[in-house]
Amino acid sequence: MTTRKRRPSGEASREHILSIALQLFREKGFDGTTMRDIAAAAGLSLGAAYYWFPSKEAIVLAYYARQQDAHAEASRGALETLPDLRSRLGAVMHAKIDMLKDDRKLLRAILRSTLGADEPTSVFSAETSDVRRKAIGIFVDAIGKDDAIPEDARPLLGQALWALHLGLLLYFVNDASEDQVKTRVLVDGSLDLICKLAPLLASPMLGPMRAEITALFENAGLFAAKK
Amino acid sequence: MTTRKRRPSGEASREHILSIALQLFREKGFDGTTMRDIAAAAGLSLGAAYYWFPSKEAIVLAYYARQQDAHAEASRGALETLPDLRSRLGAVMHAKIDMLKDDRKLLRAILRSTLGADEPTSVFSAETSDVRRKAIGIFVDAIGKDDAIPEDARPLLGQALWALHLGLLLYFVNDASEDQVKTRVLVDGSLDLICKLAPLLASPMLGPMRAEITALFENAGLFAAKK
DNA sequence: GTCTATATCCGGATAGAC
DNA sequence: GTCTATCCGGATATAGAC
Repeated sequence: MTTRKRRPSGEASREHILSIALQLFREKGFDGTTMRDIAAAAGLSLGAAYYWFPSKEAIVLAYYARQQDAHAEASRGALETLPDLRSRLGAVMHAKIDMLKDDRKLLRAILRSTLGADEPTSVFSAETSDVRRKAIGIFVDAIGKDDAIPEDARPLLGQALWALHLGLLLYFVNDASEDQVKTRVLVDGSLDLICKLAPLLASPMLGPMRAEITALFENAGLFAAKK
Repeated sequence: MTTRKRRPSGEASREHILSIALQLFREKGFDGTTMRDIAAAAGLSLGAAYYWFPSKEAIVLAYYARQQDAHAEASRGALETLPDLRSRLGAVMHAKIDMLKDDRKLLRAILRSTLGADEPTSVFSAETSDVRRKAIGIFVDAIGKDDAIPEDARPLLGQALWALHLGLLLYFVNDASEDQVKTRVLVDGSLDLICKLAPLLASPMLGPMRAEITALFENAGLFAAKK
């Protein structure tokens, strides 16, 4: 509302660079794309690219945020309408895979820096805590008010599902099968198992074991923000 | 024993470079150590270092092989003498963690390239298949002839334990607790759970689920050599 | 505040001379 | 086998145009 006019520049450049960069990443991979490539393809100088993104990694962080919002959007309908836990979880998982299916090469390249908590682009880093919190939230929402899941177990199960989803994505990006069918089978199989096991853990026979599992996770502070 | 004399050159340079490089990696991390640093500290030129190791990554591969052999050696005694499954598994896991406890910074840096199957240094790559096969073998040996584990389930359980051990190492390298106590607790807790659950899966109540799990893993070809 | 142009540093990797 | 010279690309710095 201040001096914002028809000037072509501004935040628009940032979006433009991001789009071009992601496109190049998809075509040539992360390492195969240079900042000089990105700047040239966007019709800007190298300096301008660095003006908007302090590093190549920063572009990846922006990509995370964009995908996370897209996933939340894509899941919203399913979360509101689907009546049972199993179908909600399936919808959420498959929505994510659908969304990422053309980005497997890029994701493999990014994988190089996704697991050390001190790497900014790590799924465990402080820089990605916001995205991580939102991602876990989708799974907690998917559990919803399901009767089979005890209320105090829901946050933990949400985090466990998020962890499972990371493992499935790892399989997915390396999946050489046609259209990654194997990943789809693995997703459905894992979810079936979980939805059968979850109520069992509430049964008297396995009750003590549930306490043991809970204690184990909580002692380890697993998936809790580390910083 | 052949023509190995006072000549400084030959295969000895390779071992020398490897030792120096690992020492620098431990002190300054992987990225913090340049090939020029390594060459200089080894008293050689940059070109000579590249003559023995085609890349910085290649040094990491040599490190894997060395650690794998050390772990097998450290586990041998326990595997031969300990009478029960639980203590053998504990010995193997803790031996590995003991071995790596001064390399956490290095391992975090290496983590950047450990999960994409097309990265040479990935735990799933063709280049590391030999190390991987040996590592899984240690767990299969640890299961041994335990009566509670059905014979046809042993190879699968061996692979599952290897996968668990990867997850535990991931936790370990990011573990900020004093002397990584949390990792130790997590190791013991996981193994306790597994040793309690394993026989349950053979019970009539959960029998069908065991078939489901087996089918799931085999369909996915999980942990099978991909290439 | 947005951008160009250019020069420079740094480190992984390669080529070719000896 | 070992060296020096060189390339390449990420990243920084600077000076200035609008």
